[in-house]
Amino acid sequence: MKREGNPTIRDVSCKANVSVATVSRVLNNQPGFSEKTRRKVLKAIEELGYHPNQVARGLVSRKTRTVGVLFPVVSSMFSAALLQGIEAEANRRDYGVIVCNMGEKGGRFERVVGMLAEKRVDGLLFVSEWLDDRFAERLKALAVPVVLVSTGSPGSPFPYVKADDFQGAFLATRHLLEAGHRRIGMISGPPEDRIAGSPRIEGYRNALRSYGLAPSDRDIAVAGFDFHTGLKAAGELLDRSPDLTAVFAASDEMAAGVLACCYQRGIRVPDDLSVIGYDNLSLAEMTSPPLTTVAQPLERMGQTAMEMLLAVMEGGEQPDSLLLETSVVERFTVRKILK
Amino acid sequence: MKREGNPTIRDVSCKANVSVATVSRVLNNQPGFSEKTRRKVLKAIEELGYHPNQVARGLVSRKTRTVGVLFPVVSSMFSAALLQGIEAEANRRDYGVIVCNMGEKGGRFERVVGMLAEKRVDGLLFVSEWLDDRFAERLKALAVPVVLVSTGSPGSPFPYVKADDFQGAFLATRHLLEAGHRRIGMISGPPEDRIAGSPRIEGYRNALRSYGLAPSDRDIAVAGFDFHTGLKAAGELLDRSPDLTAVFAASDEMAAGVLACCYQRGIRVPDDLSVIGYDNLSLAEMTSPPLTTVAQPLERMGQTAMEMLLAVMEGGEQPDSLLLETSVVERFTVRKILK
DNA sequence: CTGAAAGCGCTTACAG
DNA sequence: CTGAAAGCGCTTACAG
Repeated sequence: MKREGNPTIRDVSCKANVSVATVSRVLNNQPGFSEKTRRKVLKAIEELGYHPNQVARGLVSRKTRTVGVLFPVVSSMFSAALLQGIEAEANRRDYGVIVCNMGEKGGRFERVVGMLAEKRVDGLLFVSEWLDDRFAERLKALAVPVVLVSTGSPGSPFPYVKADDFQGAFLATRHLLEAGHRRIGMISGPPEDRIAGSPRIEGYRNALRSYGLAPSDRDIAVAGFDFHTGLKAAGELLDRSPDLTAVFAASDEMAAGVLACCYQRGIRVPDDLSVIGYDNLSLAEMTSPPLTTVAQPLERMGQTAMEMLLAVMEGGEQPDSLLLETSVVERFTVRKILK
Repeated sequence: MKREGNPTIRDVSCKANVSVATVSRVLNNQPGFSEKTRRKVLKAIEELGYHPNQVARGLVSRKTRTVGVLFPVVSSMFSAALLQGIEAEANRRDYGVIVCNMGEKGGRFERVVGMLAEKRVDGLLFVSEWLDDRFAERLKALAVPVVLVSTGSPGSPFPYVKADDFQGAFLATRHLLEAGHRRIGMISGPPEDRIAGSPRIEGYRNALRSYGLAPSDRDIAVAGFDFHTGLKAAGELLDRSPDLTAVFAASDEMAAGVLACCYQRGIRVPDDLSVIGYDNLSLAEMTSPPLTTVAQPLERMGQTAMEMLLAVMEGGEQPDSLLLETSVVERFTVRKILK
C-alpha cells in the first residue's frame, strides 16, 4: 500500500475508476470526457488533495513554468524595485522566478547561467548590466527567450525594456533650467557606460544647448552611481565650479551624496544649491529635504519586461523593444530663481 | 536523426559506446566503471556539450535543488539585504532560489506556497512575517524543511535565525544613556508584533530601568516600521514630550522619518535632538547626518538561514535556532551630553 | 566493471 | 468519450 508522499495522478485515476489519461485530460481541460467523469475525477482530486507534479509535467511538456532573472547585485534598491514588478507579474501568470546574482562585473555569469540551463528555465530576464558579446553569445546558445531590462540598445540581439535615459536627463536639466538656473553641474556615471552613462550626459548637454548654454566638461564630475563615489564627486565638482546653482545627479544615491556633501559644508539645499536626482527610489522621499528626481517606472519596467518575456515564450514572435518615458517628480530640493 | 534540443544521456552513451547506466554512474561519481570508460564518457560529454537535465533528475531523485523564499514584500531594503545573503549561499551550494511575495499581510501566502509545492522545492525560507498558526500548519503539511528568518520564538514549530531584538533595543537605549541622555523617547513598531514590536519596547524600557529611570508610555509613539508612519509618529511624540533629548526609532526608515520631522521643524540633529535607528540598512549611511544605528547582520542572517536549511535538507537533523548579536554602529546623530 | 530493465509522474498520439 | 501504451531523460536495483 502506497501511503506516503504526495498523491499521484495514478492515485486519482484509481479512486475515480478511470484511466490516468482521462484524469490528465480533465486536469488540462482538453476535450474528451463527459460531465459525469469530470465530476468523478474532480471529486477524487479534491479528496486526495492532489496537485500535479510540475517536475513530471516539465519533463514531458518541456515547460517548467520557471524563469530566471539575472541581476548584477540583488540587494540594491534598484534591483529590488524591478524585482517587485517582475515577481508580481510572474506570479499572476503562475510562473516561478529564480533570482541570480551575476556579480557587479558579471563574474558569476557563467555559473548561474549554467544552473539555469540545467534547470531548463523557460526564459530569462537580464537586468541592467552592460551585455557584452560573450554573454550575448552564451545566452543565444541557450535557445530560450531572453529580454533585457534597463539595458539594451537599437542593435541589441534581444528585445529590451528600458527607460529613455537621454530624455530623463534632458527633463531633469530642463527642469532646473525652467526654474531659472543657468550654472548647472552634473554628477554622471562613467561616460564609457553606453546605457546609463553617456546618454544621460548627452541629455544634460542637449538641454543646456537648447537654452543657448555651452556645456563644459568642467561642470561634470564622474562617479559610479553609488552614494560614496557620488559624495566624493560632489566635493570635487563644487570645488572646481563653486558658482554652480544647481546639480543634476544621474542617480538618487549620488544625489543623496551631494546632499551629504552640502550638509558637511553647510551649503543649504535648495537655498544655496538645487539638486535633482534620477531613479525615484524610495530613498528619494526619505532624504531631508525630500529629493526632486526623475522617475524611472522601475516596478512597471519589471512587470512589462516579464509580460514581454511571457509573450515570446508563449506566443513565439519577437516583440518590439520598449522605451518607457520618464517624468520628473517634484519634491523639495529645487529652488525657483526669481528674476 | 535526432538533432535538436539539448543532447541527452542517451546521446552520450551512444557516442561513448556504453550504456546510459554507465554514463549516469560516471556523472554521479558512483562506483562501477574503469578509468578507461570514464575517459571515454567524459570525452563524449565534452564533445556533445552535454549537461544533465535537472528536471529528469528531479523526477527520479525527488530532489530539485531548488528552494523557495517567502517575503512579505521583496522590494524593501530589508528583504533585499537578506536575499543577497540567501542567494549567495544557495549559489555556492549549487541551489536555485525562487523568490515569492506573500503580500504585507500574507494575502498571497496560499497561492505562492501552492506553486512552490507543485514545483517540489526541497526547502523553504520564511522571512520576517508573523507566522500565524494557519500558515504554520500549511507549511508543516508540505513536509519539506522550513527555516524562519528574522522571525520565530522559543515555541516555534520551525528552527529560526534572527537577531536579538531585546538586546538590540537595549543596546540602542543604553548607547543614548551612556551619552548622557535621560529623556529618551521611542518610535516603536506595533506592540502586538511579538517579533519586532514588543521585544524592542521591552529592551528600551529595561535599559531605562537599569539607569533608574521610569519608562513612560507617553514617551513611546507607535508606527509601522516604514518612513511615513515614522515621520508622523515622530511629530506626535515631539508634540507630546517636547523635553526629549533623544529618540530611539525601531527601524532605520522610521529614524529617517524622525530626521525628516526634525528637518521640517528646524530641530537640529544631533545638537537639539539625538536619534538612533535600527537595522543598519544602506539607507543609514545616506541620511544627513549619517545615522547612528544598531546593526542587524542581515546579509549574514540570510546566509546562515540558508546554511541551516541546507543542513536540514541534506543532513536531516533539526538544527538549533540561532539568535544573532546586534551591535551599535556609531555615525553622527547622537550627541554626547557633557555634565 | 557493465548493461537491460523498471520506474519516477506525467502527456500525447493512437485505437476503439 | 475512454484506455493502453509509449515516451520525456534520468537513476537504481538486479544480473551477470
